[in-house]
Amino acid sequence: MDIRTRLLETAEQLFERHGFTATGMDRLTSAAGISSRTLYKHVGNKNGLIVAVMNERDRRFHRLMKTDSIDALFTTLQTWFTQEGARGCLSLRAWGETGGGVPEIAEAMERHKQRLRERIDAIVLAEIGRHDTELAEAIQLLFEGAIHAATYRGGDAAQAARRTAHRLADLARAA
Amino acid sequence: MDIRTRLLETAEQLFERHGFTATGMDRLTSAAGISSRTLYKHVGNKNGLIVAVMNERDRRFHRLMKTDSIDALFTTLQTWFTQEGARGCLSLRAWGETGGGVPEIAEAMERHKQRLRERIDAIVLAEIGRHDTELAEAIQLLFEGAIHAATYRGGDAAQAARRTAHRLADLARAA
DNA sequence: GCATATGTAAAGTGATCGTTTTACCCTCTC
DNA sequence: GAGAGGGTAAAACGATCACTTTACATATGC
Repeated sequence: MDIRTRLLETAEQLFERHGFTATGMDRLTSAAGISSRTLYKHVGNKNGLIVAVMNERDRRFHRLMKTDSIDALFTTLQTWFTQEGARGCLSLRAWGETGGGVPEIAEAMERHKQRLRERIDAIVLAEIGRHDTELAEAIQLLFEGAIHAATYRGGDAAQAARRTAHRLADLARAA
Repeated sequence: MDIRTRLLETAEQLFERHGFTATGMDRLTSAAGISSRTLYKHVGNKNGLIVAVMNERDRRFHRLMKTDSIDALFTTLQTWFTQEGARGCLSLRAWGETGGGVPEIAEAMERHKQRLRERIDAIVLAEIGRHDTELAEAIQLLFEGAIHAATYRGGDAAQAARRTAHRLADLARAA
């Protein structure tokens, strides 16, 4: 496996499981089997690593969420929980742990959320045949809610969100 | 002001703004104007402080959210955002930053979420005259979603959640 | 009027933080 | 076959971490 890939995958796992600040670079390099010199050659510093992990995860996330139905969106989310666990949105966690004061991290988080919003807009268009800002907003709230409720209620939160989103879509179709 | 109150209030602010791990005990004691010896006499260790802050915030939060209507619930949430800022649920952040591995913190988080759920159940009962698990689940998802979406969309997320919750309640009333 | 409780200031504990440095080892390529 | 590129190991950097210790001040209550 490519050394950069191994680095980013290991970092993502450790950040996800133990948090960003609590994950030391020493623990990370030894877990990835990489010297610290190489790590810094690749990502510059810890914030650079965090941003690289966020971007890579964003790519993987949106590759999965590239669906065109509400059903598939939330079912895929539940699959994500099963495979990757549910510990809240990693980009929001990165933003929170750095106090919102690191511009590149804040931008990566906003990019991630913006992309999610565009995906939901497209799904709404495909489902009810027109744009509906209010419905899209509601679905994003349910999606965000499911991501965070899954940490204490388990992955089934995605199914509850799915049912509610369907109900709202039916309502919008009837209007 | 009571020394313990001053300690917990200062800690809550620093934890909220900079994160738990990133907030050092030295910075905290000097911000609160308290010696570190006194701090440890009061809360034992850092995890004890985190739990104490979580419990105090939980009390304050639920004192505010003791409403009996969907409208008041989400309006109060927006007021909370305006007054305290929106950086995600502090109890989930504490759980995440400690990797879910500190029992007292995990329990404080679950207690907080359980209390919120009971409040929502009561509101549903007051609004539509009967228990409705599905509606309560949906409202909790919207509430959780609003808390986290507010970090990047602003406090208005609470209003969008309020409108959606109303729509779902109307639907439940009609059924 | 003395003990007890509760606080402060400040130094010290060893560990760990993010990051850099030094010195060396392969494996390509021209 | 020399030089460049990309990697390793390991030590060192000063700062900061959570936490403890020592020594002293100021009240309150019996």
